[in-house]
Amino acid sequence: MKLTSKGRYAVMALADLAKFNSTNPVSLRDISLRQGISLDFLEQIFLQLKKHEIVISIRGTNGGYILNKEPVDIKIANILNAVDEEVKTVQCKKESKKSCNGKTAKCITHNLWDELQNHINDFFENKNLRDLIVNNPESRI
Amino acid sequence: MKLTSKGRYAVMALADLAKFNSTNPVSLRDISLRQGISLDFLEQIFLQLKKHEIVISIRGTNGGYILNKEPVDIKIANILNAVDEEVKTVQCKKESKKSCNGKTAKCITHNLWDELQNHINDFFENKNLRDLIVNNPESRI
DNA sequence: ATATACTTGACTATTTTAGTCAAGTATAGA
DNA sequence: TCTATACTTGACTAAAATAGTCAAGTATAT
Repeated sequence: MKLTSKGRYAVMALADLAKFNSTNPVSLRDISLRQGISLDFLEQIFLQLKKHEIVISIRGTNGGYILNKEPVDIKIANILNAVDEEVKTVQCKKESKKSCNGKTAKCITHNLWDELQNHINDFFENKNLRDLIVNNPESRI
Repeated sequence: MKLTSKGRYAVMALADLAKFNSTNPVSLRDISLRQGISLDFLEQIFLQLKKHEIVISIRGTNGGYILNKEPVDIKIANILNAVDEEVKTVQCKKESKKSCNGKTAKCITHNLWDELQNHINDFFENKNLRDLIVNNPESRI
């Protein structure tokens, strides 16, 4: 799980999409203008979101993207994994699993980082797009 | 709060120090050899740890470093803040605080990232050096 | 037809990371 | 006092990651 601007933009774009989702596809151009994200960068991001079946693209005039699932079924973890595919934490890579038993300073921090990683994962596993929208009473879903 | 190798090395080095803390100062050379961290890099790290009063340096032959407090009083958050001083999260910088009310996709993710940041901070605020050591029964404190 | 919109891959400036290098200063013990 | 050991400080840098840009398409609705 990496936490980058790319991931944040993906969540932003999908939150935007969830709000304007009702009937029509939403064009990246609109999202770009509303959220202030470069169109080219959005295309890169939505390519990944489409590959991971989070959105569906609709081509042609008045085309755009729509969500492939209900907002409640799209976990934030899914989104972040889609655009920043490699799960990379700062951790000791030299130890093999079996030799790493938490008995050296190296492996003590290894365990600490793993534990943090789990906390972060849980956090994003337990949040979905709908959670983000409903915290925002003025919005229309 | 940044999570880098530098921060992890700092925690590793202090865990090592806590284990060999009993009577004598521990030289960076020893830590370097035991933990496989470059001596030059350790010096950079310990300069910061000293400035933040986490360790005390003892010069001269058989000198080295000792902890400035009991392990239980050294929070992991203190360590990470000492070596990676800038608190930097991926977040929206364009909004002023007052205009950011969680009503746009931008600010929705802003809130999400802030919430995560708090989770991570809590995690490290509630762990201290002693916690790391006591999970390691074979070690001597 | 053709404008609109999505697709794909290559490319890159900037910043960050994870150190290295050099030239010191201070102190303990012989 | 001498000098080996250890800490101090600041400048420098190769490599990787980040955050995009650019170019040249292809597909489809109207």
